[in-house]
Amino acid sequence: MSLPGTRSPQPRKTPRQARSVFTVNAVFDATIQVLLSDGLQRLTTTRVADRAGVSVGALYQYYPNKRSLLHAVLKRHLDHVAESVEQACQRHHRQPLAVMVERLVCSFVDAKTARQEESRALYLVSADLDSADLVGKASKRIYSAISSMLATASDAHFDELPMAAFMILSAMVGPTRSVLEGGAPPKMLLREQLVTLCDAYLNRIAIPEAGSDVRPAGDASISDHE
Amino acid sequence: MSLPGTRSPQPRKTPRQARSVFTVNAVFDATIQVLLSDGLQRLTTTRVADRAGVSVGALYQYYPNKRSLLHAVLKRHLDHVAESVEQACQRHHRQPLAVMVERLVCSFVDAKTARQEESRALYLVSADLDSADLVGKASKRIYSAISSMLATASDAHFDELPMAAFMILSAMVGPTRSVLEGGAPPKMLLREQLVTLCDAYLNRIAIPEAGSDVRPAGDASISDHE
Amino acid sequence: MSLPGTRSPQPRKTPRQARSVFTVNAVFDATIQVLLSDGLQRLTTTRVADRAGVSVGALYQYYPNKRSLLHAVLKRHLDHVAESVEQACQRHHRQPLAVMVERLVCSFVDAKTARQEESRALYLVSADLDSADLVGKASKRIYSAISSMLATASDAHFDELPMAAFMILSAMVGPTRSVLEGGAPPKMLLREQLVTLCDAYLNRIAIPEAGSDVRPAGDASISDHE
Amino acid sequence: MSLPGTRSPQPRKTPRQARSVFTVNAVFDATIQVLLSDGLQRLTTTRVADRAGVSVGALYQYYPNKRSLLHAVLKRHLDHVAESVEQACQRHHRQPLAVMVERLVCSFVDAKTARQEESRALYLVSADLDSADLVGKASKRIYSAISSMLATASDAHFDELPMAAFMILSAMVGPTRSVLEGGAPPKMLLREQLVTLCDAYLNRIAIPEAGSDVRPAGDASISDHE
DNA sequence: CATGAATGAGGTTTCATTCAT
DNA sequence: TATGAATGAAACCTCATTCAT
Repeated sequence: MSLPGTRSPQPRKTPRQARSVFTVNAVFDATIQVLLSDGLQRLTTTRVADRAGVSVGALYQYYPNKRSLLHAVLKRHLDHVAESVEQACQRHHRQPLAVMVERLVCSFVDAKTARQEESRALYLVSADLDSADLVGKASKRIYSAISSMLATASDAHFDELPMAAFMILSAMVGPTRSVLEGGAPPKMLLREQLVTLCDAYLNRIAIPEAGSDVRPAGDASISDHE
Repeated sequence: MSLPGTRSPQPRKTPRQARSVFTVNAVFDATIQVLLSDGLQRLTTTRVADRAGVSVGALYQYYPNKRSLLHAVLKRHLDHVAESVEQACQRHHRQPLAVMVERLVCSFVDAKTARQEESRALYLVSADLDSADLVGKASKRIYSAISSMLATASDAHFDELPMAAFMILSAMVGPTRSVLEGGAPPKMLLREQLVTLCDAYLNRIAIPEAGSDVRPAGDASISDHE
Repeated sequence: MSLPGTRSPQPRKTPRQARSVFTVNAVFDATIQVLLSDGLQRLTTTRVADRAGVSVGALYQYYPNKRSLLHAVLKRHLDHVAESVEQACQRHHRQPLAVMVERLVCSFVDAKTARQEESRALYLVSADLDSADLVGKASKRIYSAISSMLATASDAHFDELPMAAFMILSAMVGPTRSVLEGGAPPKMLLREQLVTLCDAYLNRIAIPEAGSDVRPAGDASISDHE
Repeated sequence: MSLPGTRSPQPRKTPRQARSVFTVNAVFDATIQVLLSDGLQRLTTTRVADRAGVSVGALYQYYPNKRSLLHAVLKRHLDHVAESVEQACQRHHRQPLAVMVERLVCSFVDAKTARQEESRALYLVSADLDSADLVGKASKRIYSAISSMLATASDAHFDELPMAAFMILSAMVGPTRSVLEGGAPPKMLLREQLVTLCDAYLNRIAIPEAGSDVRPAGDASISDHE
């Protein structure tokens, strides 16, 4: 999972006492805050510990080194997002394409924006070479879920499922990131636009199912499923 | 352009002599290589100088500090991409939408993949908070160019141009990055897929121009313009 | 040579400039001084650098880590001693036993007492598990030299050469160390006593050579060869 | 006994209860084990406590600090050895030299090899400057005992008793340590060789007692007294 | 009393930057 | 100008010791 010869990025121990839980959480939150205010390059274990109100030593009780701390924070975030999307996908097997798209987009965007700051902070971490496999695994997990869902669409099927899933996911990632990082134009409605984007794309590449009626997703208003 | 209180990230002098040019180029290339092999966290000025075959002192002749080096390398890359896209956009004002999309995608993807390694390396740098405004500016430049172009489409017009441009750009960025970072499924054709994605999206949101014929872009084969 | 997985204990680079030579020597000497005044446990790289009048950074230019510094200091000492003894042994092949013993003892004791402080300091280092192989190698080197010499004695030969050599060496080591560490009774003459000890032992285990006259070494006064 | 300004290296309390005894012993053994497996530099109180199966807190109930723990472990070992040798010496006053030597060597070697691992482990501790006086005292104790014994030899007497005692002791120490640390040649019989060494030396420096018969100790086979 | 989480001084090491040569 | 040794602030991490539970 990590480069050979480097120390384990796994957390050192699981907290048993109440005090421990406090420490672990405080460190987690402080990591996000320091990332946002100082950036990855200026994130130091001391600064994180200070911000968390604990000693460096306490931090090192739970994370054997800096990498493992960042690893853990990133992993939790990616797992959360991946899980949200997976569940949404599983819940909408055998639905029409339009429904699938709309639910997928919402689950993804909601997971990202619910913890907006966390998301922003972790873009900084995920860029690092060391995080590549963590990000890679989460991506794979998500686009497997999308693939499985699309395979059961009631009104369409696809020649190149993995590619379609990959495109949908990575096409959602781009605009979402831009919005979170503050580069979007005013009064832009991310969810709406992503639904349009994905739906348009999938309809273009879908092979319509015999006897079913594939029409523009615009008709399926987002509010129908909110 | 940079944070107040920090020294200028501008190169210290512009090379006029042959040796200088050599040094600057060697340093540029070395920076990319070190980023790819060691990551941003392990990039040190000494390592870059070593890889470039020059002394640290020489490196500091051209860049007053590490930030300015990374800044310069990133800027060159972003400028190159922005310029490519801008030119493509300018060259295709007043064309049909399908042509615009296809040319836009190619210019962007070509710029990114022509220097594939450079692109990959600089994803590491661009994540840094320090680079936010550089990236922001390049993005703005690009989506202004896209906006201007789309405004002149011979066969469509748009209600929300800035948003459309933003979506097109960020939707291209996501899959391109994933492909460059190696997470794409095999036999995936990036250009083709991006054209499909953008064209489908734009056609969905476009208001057809009276008397013009908006049809799927698939008809305008990519090879027509290669 | 060292435990697997640990970083090389080899010096990082060989000094080329005059300044470098100064630094390296200063660090060497400072290491001995700090060992003597503070002990191994309180020897820190910072303290060594301070005592040497250079910066920590300079120290780390020549030794990649603390271990390699101690390793180098110990190695130089052991090599010096081993070489002295080896040369003495080689120079006295084919001599009578009494001469051999006397020359061997002198070479060993002289090497140790010429750099008395260094010797004392390095007893602290050589105890460490990490130094075991360094010490082991030097010992082997020395008792090979002793073996070879004893094998050519003009007036005796031995059944168990390796054992004899081992006993002679380790029997010299004990009293020498005690004397250097200050535990010896006053007016003790180390050289004289060691000669007596070794000569008595060897004569006891030697098989007298036909036609030669093995008599107590006491007759061969030390001053004859001084 | 200890350096001024440092806290007492004496154990904090003497264990009276069964649990206490268990803890203290477990800690003692664990200390030896950690020394052997990790070395002195990597011996930490936590590691010792873990190995002993007790909490750090419990360890600090019995030893106010790390030094006092090492001090206690070393002291116990040295006391044990010193006592063995003292008793052997006292038991053999007024015997012939050969008997004295043989009994002395056996008592020393047996004490050292009975707890071979402990001996090896404590060579690491005894090197430390902090332990110098502990080692010094034990040595003095032993060579006083040897002196006293030698003074009563039935068949010899000595001009420089303290020196003779010092030489005998330190000459035993060298080979014994080498053997324990694994540098001895195969099939070497330590006891036998040390008897030969010491006996040869003492006979060389002894002034024969009028009317007594000083002959080589080799005649007094070791097995006579085993 | 025992536990083990927390503390934080202090150790090791790195690396951006300077400056004598 | 180019070099690369030197600098030293600052990063990472450890571990002896304490103390709330």
